[in-house]
Amino acid sequence: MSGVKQFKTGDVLDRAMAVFWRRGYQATSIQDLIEATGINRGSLYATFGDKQRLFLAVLDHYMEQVGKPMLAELNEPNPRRAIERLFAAIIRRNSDPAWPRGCLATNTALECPGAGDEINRKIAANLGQIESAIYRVLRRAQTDGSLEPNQDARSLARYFLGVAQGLNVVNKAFADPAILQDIVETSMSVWKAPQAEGVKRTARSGPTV
Amino acid sequence: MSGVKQFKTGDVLDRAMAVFWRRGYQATSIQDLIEATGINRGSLYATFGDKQRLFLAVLDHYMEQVGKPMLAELNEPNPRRAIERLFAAIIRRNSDPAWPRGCLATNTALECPGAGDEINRKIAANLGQIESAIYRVLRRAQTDGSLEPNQDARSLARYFLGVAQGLNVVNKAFADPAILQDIVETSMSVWKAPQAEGVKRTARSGPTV
DNA sequence: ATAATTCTGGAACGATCAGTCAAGGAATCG
DNA sequence: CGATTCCTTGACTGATCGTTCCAGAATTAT
Repeated sequence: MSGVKQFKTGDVLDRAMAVFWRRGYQATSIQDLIEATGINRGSLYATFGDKQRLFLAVLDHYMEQVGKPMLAELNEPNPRRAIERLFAAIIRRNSDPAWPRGCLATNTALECPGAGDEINRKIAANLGQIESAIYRVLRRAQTDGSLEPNQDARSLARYFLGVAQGLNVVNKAFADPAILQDIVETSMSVWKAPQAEGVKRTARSGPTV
Repeated sequence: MSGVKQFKTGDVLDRAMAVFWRRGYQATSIQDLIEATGINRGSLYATFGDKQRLFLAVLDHYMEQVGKPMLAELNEPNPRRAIERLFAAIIRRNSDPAWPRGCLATNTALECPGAGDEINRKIAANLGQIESAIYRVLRRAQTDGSLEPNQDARSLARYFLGVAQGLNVVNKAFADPAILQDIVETSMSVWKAPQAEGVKRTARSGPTV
């Protein structure tokens, strides 16, 4: 049977992603991928090239299918809630039994140079994009007056990026969403709203509550 | 040549640790270990058992040689400075060209189940010990009055653990101590000292500067 | 219908994997 | 000095690794 492709590239990438995600780059064999995707050895090589090329394609697929929707949480108009929603999405994903725990990119980043330079470059670029996306939200927060302008937005963006990565690590050891929630809530307390002197939100001052 | 052992176990563990650390568990072959340690295949198996057993021994060695000195930084009397010194030690080691970047335990934790249950259990236990050590420092801080007693010490300990792990991840992608320093400084701002009402430190109040 | 095209399936490649084992040599003990 | 004990050595095993390749079948174009 042949003459026309028997599979959709997206489906194959979906399944290959699941395998790489669950077992890691090194530990995943071509045989694993063949069995998981259902396509043949020859087709796999003809379509994607060697293992590293396939993995690069999987990484792109991951960032598109998994990373992009998470970053989309940052579109939430309220900047602080945007960050919170990003964290919530990370926790949700880490707790979703339908997918492996942790982040494929984070896992790969720590899997040492074994993966190859091109892979590590792509992952570093991805982390950079996340930091930039967070940074833009923070700047927005500073201009709209919900974040203290004196706080260094770049440092803060790096910090939130670090916390997000830490979540992925901690979750690998302790598969407990409550722990992640603790970490997130604590981490958000670095967020300082401007002094309430020229505050615009409510005319009345005095103790809230 | 033989009859008596030709090598010191500690030396072998040192070198095996370096290889595992640099390349990861899966990517390290027995052949790599033989070449790095200088001892023979048979001796290696006779002394340490199989690859997983050897790695478990390496992990113990790592926690003793690397982890313990870092946790010792927490003995600093001033609790807040104790945490800061732990972070400083992490940054220092991540920037020391003499050793691979990142943390062997963290790397392994993310290398997926490929390593085996016993390994993952040991790493989870290690993370738990770190959290506990941090927790004790925070409790000490609350009793000596340098940390707001209302802050949940357990959550805070988990948080600092998460930040520490995040450092190891971020450093893999961006080998820049300044970035890690940014993250640490920002993360410390969650530390809230008690209200200065019944303050004991200085009798005089008024603006410090 | 015939030719050209394209994908599939599986055999096969050399290399490398983790792990085993028997032979041999040096130190120790009597 | 002889027997014993222990370690070292390197060849070896079967399995699996990533990768290549080709014959065959099904589709498309002519």
